Amino acid sequence: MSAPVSIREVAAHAGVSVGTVSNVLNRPDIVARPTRDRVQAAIKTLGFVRNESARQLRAGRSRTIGLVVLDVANPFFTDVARGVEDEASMSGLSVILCNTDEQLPKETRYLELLEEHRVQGILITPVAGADERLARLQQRGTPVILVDSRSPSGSQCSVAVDDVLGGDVAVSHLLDGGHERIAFVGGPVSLRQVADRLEGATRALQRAGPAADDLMMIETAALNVSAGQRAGAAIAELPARQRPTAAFCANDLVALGLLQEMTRLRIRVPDDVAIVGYDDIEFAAAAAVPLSSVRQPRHQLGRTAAQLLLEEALGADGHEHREVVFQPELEVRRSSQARRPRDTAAAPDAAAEA
Amino acid sequence: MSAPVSIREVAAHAGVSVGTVSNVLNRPDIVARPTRDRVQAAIKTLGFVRNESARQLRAGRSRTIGLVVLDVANPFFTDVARGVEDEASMSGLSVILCNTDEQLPKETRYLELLEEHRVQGILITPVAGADERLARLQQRGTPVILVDSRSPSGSQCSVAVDDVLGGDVAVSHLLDGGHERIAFVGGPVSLRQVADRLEGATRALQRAGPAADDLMMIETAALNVSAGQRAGAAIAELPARQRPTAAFCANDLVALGLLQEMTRLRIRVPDDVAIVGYDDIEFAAAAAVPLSSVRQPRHQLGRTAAQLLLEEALGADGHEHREVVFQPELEVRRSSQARRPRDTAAAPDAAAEA
DNA sequence: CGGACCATTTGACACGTTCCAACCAGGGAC
DNA sequence: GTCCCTGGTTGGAACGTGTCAAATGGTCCG
Repeated sequence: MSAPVSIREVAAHAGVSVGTVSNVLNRPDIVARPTRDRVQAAIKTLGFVRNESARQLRAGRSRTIGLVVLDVANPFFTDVARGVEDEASMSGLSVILCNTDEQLPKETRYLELLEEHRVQGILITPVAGADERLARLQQRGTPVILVDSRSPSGSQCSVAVDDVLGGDVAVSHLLDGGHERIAFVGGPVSLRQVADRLEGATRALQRAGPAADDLMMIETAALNVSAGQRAGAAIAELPARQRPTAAFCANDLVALGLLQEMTRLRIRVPDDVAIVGYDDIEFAAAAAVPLSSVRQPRHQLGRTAAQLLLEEALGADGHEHREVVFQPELEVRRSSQARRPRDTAAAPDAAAEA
Repeated sequence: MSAPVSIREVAAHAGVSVGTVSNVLNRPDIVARPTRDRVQAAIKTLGFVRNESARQLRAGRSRTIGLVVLDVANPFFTDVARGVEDEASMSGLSVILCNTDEQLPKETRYLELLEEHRVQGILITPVAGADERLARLQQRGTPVILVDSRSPSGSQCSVAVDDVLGGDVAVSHLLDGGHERIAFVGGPVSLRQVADRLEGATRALQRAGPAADDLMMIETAALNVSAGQRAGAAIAELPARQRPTAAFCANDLVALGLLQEMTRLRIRVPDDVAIVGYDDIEFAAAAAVPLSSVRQPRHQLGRTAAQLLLEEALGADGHEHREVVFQPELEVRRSSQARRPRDTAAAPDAAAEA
């Protein structure tokens, strides 16, 4: 309840000038030993705590960076956030984490807030792609780094993962496992991630040549569990002959929904239908049948984004915008294990009757 | 790249004094229409952005609150964070989210940081229970509210959920379902949450009277998926006669691990072993066998915590510390459905799902 | 016409810190 | 003795904003 104590009171208490106290705080080495001790004692007994606002005002910039994400509850972003934070704290910066819930108004409000805070820079996955506002922000002096999206004009740095490659890797793996009827489950394709993964999947299939069938497209309305369940029901309804033997899902939530429905309908995974997901969320490995999944280097993504930001914010004027692209990796688990040669034909029929 | 523009330049550009610009910003109603328009036009053309640091310095306190959690990736905390944020933004406050990873040094550093930022107050789930440091913080003028833990001395407000009741409800449900050999899976019991849930479980069993067996205790080293798997293996090794017919897990991760192991070993859930988890994380419903779970009002917890904080920070001096306790609710799903006397395999679609 | 009143606007100060030029004492070189 | 150097310390000027008493100018009343 006591009024906060300022540097001035500390100075008075230690019988010294404010400038000296400031020096003790910031460059302890240049102040004589006895004085330093006296000041530090005063700080302790008075319970002095620096006023960050005043420092920032003086310095012109705050010692924080803003991180704006679409959904804090999404494991992808929490891991990215961790990476950002690790890197930031190494430079003595702290992170303000902002959650937009994919709502443009919230995003706008947070951007204003961060600019008012004079943050060192902003890391953002924008709600609707790179934006006019971001360019203006940048122009007014706040560096902006795009996370998991790219600037069409190349006027910003960005970090992303190659989703096309991810789709390619996943489907190639299924082809290697001997699958020929492969479904792509996910949507809406208006999402860049979905479109890219689909493109990669198609590419892998085309490379395999005419031996493989076309990709069976099962578009969903969203990337969540219940969409996966519905897709599962749709697959189960198909006559056994047309049913895909493998499904590549645009993300793990969809894959888990699909897996759940398969389990419920007693369609065996991976024997009847193999499944590969995307994102490798924590629960992929914990699923009843551990889920194969394409893993993105999320932590690394965050670290690199923060590094780019520091480079741009602190570096000399000669800053070149860069677009860093990471490669995803496939984590193979039981849900897509290669089929055993025997009895692959008999089982699904039996299941279909049940 | 241009230097940030200050209120002074706006004033010059609009041919008016700084005080007037400030008034336009803060009390637009008291300034005459034409002047206001002129100033606003100047703000726009110059691209003026308020300097939050300067405002805070002047005001003495910042317009933010600190939220310190053990793990941002934990859905419990992300939901709490959402609640906090919803409530805070209604009062025009923003939230600084800090992640301690359960490490005391990180916690200490963040507390310092938040105090230096002169936040309105701090919401915290402390690493090691309520603390001397927190009391000092509070004494120096920064209100502290405990989240999901209680102050032994009653010197702080707190919000929590009744974990004893949660354990009681879960086990009562299993008893109602006709189970008699019930296991408690989780640990270490040194965690307050685990101890409380265990206590509730025991209480329910005792109330049921001598008809029920004792609780079978399976203590785990941690509350994660692999601990659950190991517990599952241990259960599977028991001779069928001693094997519990139901397991109440201290959290959902453990429950999912257990479920996974049961599936792998072809022990049927819920027919052979019923499972109830705790926390009702998103993936509980998405599990191969949808998981019954005790749900805590997490969002509400966050909102209430923020409300208490505002009450203490803004309210008059006469503030009484309060300890709010919420009641958890059991969400019943397939994993603990009452056993049918016969033919459990026949009607999978009878499973009710929300 | 003087005074009173109102609606606006102004100017100066305070907030807590950092930075920098200036100052001081003492010591060594000449 | 003067001069310069060096390690310490000081005082004061910013930084950008909010606040508030005082100034300004106009209108109305008597």
